[in-house]
Amino acid sequence: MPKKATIYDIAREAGVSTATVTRVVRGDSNVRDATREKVQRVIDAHAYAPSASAQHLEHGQSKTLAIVMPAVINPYFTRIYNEAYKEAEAHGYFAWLFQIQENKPIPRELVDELIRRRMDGVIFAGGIWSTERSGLADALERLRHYMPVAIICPPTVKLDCICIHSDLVSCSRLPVRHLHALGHRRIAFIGGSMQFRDTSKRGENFLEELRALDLPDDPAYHVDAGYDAESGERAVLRMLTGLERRRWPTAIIAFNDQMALGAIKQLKQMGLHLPDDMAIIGCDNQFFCPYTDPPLTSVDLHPEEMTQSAVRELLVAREGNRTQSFSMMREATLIVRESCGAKLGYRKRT
Amino acid sequence: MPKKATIYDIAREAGVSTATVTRVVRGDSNVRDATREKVQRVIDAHAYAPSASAQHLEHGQSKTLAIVMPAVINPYFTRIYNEAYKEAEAHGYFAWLFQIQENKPIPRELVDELIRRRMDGVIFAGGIWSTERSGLADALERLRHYMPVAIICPPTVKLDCICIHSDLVSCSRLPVRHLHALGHRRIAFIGGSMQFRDTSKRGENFLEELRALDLPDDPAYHVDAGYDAESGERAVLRMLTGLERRRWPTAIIAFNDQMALGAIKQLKQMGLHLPDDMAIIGCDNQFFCPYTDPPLTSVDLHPEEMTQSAVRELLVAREGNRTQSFSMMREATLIVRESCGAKLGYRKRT
DNA sequence: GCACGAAATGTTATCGGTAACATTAAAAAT
DNA sequence: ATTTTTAATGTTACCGATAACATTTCGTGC
Repeated sequence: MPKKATIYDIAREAGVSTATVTRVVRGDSNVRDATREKVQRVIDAHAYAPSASAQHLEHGQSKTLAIVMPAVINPYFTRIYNEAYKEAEAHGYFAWLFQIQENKPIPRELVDELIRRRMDGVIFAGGIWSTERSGLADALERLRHYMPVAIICPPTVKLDCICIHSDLVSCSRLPVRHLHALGHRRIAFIGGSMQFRDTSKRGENFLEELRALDLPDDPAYHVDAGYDAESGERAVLRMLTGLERRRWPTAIIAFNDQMALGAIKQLKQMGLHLPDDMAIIGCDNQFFCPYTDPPLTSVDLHPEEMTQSAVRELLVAREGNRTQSFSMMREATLIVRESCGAKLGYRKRT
Repeated sequence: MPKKATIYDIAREAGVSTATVTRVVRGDSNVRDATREKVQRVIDAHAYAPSASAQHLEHGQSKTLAIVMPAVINPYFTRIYNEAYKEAEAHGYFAWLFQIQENKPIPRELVDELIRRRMDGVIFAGGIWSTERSGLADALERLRHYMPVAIICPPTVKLDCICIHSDLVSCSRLPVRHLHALGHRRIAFIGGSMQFRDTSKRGENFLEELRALDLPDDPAYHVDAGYDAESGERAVLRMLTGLERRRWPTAIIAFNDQMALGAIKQLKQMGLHLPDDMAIIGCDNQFFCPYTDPPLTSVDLHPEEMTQSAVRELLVAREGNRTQSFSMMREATLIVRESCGAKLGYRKRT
């Protein structure tokens, strides 16, 4: 690597002071045209741009927001990241993605790194954050000394920061009511691991909705599982092989679309015809939903909107000194496709 | 926000000099236990960690690698990013993702931002980089003054930097030969937009492979399209409606798995039975491939391995002053699933 | 009790850039 | 031509952290 040019190099080579170089870089008007051109030529020759670190030191702003999430391999998180990046950019900030392991506590080293880099704000996203095990509260306590924090996740523990979450009630109510209206009575749920509060919360909400409609809340209709497609396969296999055929559910609600993907595969493998023999609803409305066979009905949590709010509130908290915590909830939406037979008309089921 | 504690604040509050604080932070042994504890208490109380920007200024290293890619919404790029993040971390660096628009030139502002932030290296990934229109050569010329650059993309223009790419020949040869061996003779290709060199290169390679096997290279079997699932749908519709039924291909190779997803949907909609009436092969071996119906045979380009090499070579270039350019090619692999009927045995087709 | 070496701690220049302030050069007014 | 005003440019302290170097404190031996 060649020696990286600094403002001193540019100043020396152009025969001016560093102040003049700064003026040229920032487009200050009080510079003679001849001088400006002379300096600009040297700048161009070295592709010089002022060091962000030095500016940070001077101004106390890194102009950077951190997004902390489980690996972006999951399309739900991809959507959050994309929106955060766009929204940050719109406000003159850059978004920096930090990945953590799902179901593991937030590493202390990561928190320190965020402080070291003097982020202007952090967004934590993901279902697991609400658990005590994640250590989110501790992380928050440390980060609070240096930057505002927003979390996009269900509110199981009351935390003193910007809290944005989707409405878990509508998230369960929408698919259950939809299936009920189509005549389904035995509705099952294959969900994320129960050891985590928020996901079990989804399970609880689901049960409540069933009871509200006087539908059977048989524990056999609720299988605990992971989060990926393979978990969906396994969950379906486990549930159906554990039940006499006449007690099989007529509809399955999956924790997310990946699981639905696996469920669909497994159901077909067992010789069922979809959606006639079994209806399915996923969650997250991922890009592949229109392309499953049958196309997958899914709940959209509107991660983009939540993220947009998170970024904005973070910046508000930075500027003004908002001390009181902020909370916002976004209703979910059901995107109806063919996987429940909705478009094929109503059919009475027992 | 409370005032962010600096090393001076810690030093004052602990009643020591900044040098001692640094020693405690870095675990230097020449500190009395009593002093260490006293300082550590103050550090803990403020969650203090030394500013990375100040350290950067002092040491001249940002310990950061930039990954520049089209929006990470595409799973292929997700895989690259994930691997870059992991590999960078393993070397004590952090990876920072910067997104750009597909098919648009690299924004000048982005290049300047990378220079401003004094990245220790940049990786450009994506099919489009090889085109003259992307302005990659210009960006490279500017970045070169401050950091080493690696590109993960097909080599259409010879660039003086670390170049890593998948073997486009095997990428076309594998699916064509596989289909040929299964008895297919009329093989079609639905591909990314021809205006970009590298993707058209895929098309050219495809034609060469057909000719090498004495198969018809009818232009009607080659439809230009976008990159997403919807493009796949449209491409299939356009191709088949433009051909008499008896001239329909018996197999389709798609530019990527998303397109294959769309193609499958469209083919089913047209009443075809897969894989009997039409075989399909995608590219990228994305997570949903095992879950399409039928499960999708796909070409894996091994983006993880390429990324790993990119990160490593970047760091080598940083340490030693490697001046000559580096080039590496990775063979592709065909992941056989049911979408060509491969597992259903050989069937003669005319 | 003093000298000496080692251990502990402090002082300061530096990294790259900025902005307030100081100075010089040029243009305008007398 | 000289003063006044304004425009152009330079000087310098500072941001936070570090490391080389300087200094102080301590423990040990005599």
